[in-house]
Amino acid sequence: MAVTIRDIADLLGTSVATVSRVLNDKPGVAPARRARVLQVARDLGYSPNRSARSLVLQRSQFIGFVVADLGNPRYIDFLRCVESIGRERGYQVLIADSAHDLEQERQNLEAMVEHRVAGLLVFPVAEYHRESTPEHFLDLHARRIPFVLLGNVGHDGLDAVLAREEEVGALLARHLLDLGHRRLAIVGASPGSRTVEERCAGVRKAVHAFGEGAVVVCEDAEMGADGWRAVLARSDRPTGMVAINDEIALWFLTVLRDGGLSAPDDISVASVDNLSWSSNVRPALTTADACMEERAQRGMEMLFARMAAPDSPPMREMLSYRLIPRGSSGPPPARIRRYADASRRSDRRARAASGVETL
Amino acid sequence: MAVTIRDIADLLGTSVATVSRVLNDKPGVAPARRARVLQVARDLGYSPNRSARSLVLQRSQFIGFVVADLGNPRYIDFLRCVESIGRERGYQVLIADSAHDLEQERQNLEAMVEHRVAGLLVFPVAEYHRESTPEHFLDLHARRIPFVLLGNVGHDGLDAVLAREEEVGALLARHLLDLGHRRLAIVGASPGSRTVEERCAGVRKAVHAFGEGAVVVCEDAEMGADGWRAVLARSDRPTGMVAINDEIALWFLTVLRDGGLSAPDDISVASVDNLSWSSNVRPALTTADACMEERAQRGMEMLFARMAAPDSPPMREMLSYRLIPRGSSGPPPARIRRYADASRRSDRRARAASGVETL
DNA sequence: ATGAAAGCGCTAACAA
DNA sequence: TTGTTAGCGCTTTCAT
Repeated sequence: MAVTIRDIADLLGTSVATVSRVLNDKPGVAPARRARVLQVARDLGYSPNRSARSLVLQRSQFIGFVVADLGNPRYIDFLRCVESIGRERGYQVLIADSAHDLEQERQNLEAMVEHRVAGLLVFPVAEYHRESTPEHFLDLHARRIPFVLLGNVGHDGLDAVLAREEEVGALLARHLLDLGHRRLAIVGASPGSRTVEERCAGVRKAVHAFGEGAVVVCEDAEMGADGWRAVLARSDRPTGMVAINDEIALWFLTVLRDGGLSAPDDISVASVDNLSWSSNVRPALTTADACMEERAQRGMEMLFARMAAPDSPPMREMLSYRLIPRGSSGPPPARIRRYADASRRSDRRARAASGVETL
Repeated sequence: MAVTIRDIADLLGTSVATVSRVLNDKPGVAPARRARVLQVARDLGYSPNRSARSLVLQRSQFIGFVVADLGNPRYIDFLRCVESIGRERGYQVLIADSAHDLEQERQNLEAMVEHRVAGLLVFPVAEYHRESTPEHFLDLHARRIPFVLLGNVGHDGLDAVLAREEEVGALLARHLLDLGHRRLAIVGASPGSRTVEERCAGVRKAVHAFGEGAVVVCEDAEMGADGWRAVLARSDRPTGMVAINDEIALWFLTVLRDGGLSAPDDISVASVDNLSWSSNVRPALTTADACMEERAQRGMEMLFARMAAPDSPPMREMLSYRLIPRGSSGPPPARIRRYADASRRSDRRARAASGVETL
């Protein structure tokens, strides 16, 4: 069907070897011939077949990227950087979504192996659950496929670029404590996630280390809006909230607002991610930047290092989050205002809730 | 290096043909043999080489996805669906970012061809500029590569799943007009983008068709926050705003708020995209859902149809946006309140602006 | 400087 | 039911 080097060779009455040499900029071809080969290749609309090339060279030009959750906006900058860095080096990015499913992750990795990717970047499903590093990563390692684990779940002997999740919890808690808050709480701490657990642990530790009567009032996750309304209605409610991520923070701000409270006047909120909109909401979110571009950069560097030196010792890098103080956090209020039960304002809420699934 | 069917065959003293048959679930192998082949394949950790397979079968299992701008969150749901639908059918997704660069787009398409993708989905760069369909798409068509154009720039003879950009402009304008607004404006209409131009045209047409003194006061894009502050300071300012997308709407709401105005009490805002956070900001954004999942679904269906019938006539589908009325739009105010010049509140703004590039 | 030929791992037509 | 064999398009030795 498509044009092959054979076609070019035949048309010129030369051999495929010569054509191949020209197309790969290899020496040993007379300039005149070279020019004619190039010309014919262009005329015929020749496009090299990468499958054939990969097959004979025993290596592909693919970088695989396997994400636990493609729907999560936090990975988009990472993906963009991977694509961009990969492109510079002549690689194509193969993408696969594990959709929080361990078995699907295994299948994704298997598919990547079948495509003989040159290297793999993985945000494992494990960090969303309590599982430890699943066996399929050990398999991958045993098969000597270059890959780098991302996220927060490392493993002895495996390359990884990890983020300090516990540290970010402490960072945010400390930020609130320094502002004068003593009663903190965590919102959105859905159980079973390692990332979440580590962030929570960080908050607890920072509060404990601080002393001076500082307490974590509440870190229940599943209670939802009604649960939080009940908490907010109490006079001894927390004044500083660590939200597990920006989206939760945004949601919590609506719960506050619907009850007539606001941040940072009544309650301070700090979260994690620094998604693109977080600076444009009001109050602008105090948050911790995940530095996804940097993580992508490091991840790719590590991957290429591994690809270049399959036998070098395991690499690990730990990256910190960066605090971005904005308007949603401030000193605690002098006076605890009453939280007006949101159910009385049901007209407004009903409207807000209507017509859209993503609410 | 890796295990091949030859290894399996040799170990069992059988032929590669038999092994291939078993591995592809082809009939004509004795059950006992079949079982032993499978067993050995597993024991040896055999992983089929897709490059070899593609080469001999003359078709790959790749779907290529080329996006004008991977950084834009509006494409993420689309990507997720493509990946998911592709997976169901046994395809891997190859991704490439054109970064708004026409030449990069051309290179991306070329790379996809070199990988002999079974089919291609493309959000062209063109829709962000005024260019018409670039030649590389005609090339692609001439080479008989199955591909589907997405976005809003179609072309005779090329398959496409397009969104009615003009219609969405009209939809939003009409929404505001029906609420009673007569002085409308467009915010964020960066010039040179076809998508933007079409949306603007839609707004203008709807306003014109409505009559009754309705006018589009302003649709200048580049004036930025200061420009808008000047507009908002006028007593004859617009009361209904069509924002070119959710992010612009969010930004505009901050401009309003920083001047002491609010939506929908003083000014109504309606936008396009329905990004995930748009229902959780306050006021929740009235917006038009791009129905990315549906577009992905249609796009993939069309692509598979094209792959199955390369000679069938060109296909085109037009999808509408869906209005999602939320809190940011309401009736026009009875009284025009004064816009307090934001420069007097510089402390707040300075804080919001500090420390982050993404602002 | 050039070409003939082997072979990467796989599938499928053909033979047995 | 099984095996032999000829490629798929390409790179690369080894002759010439």
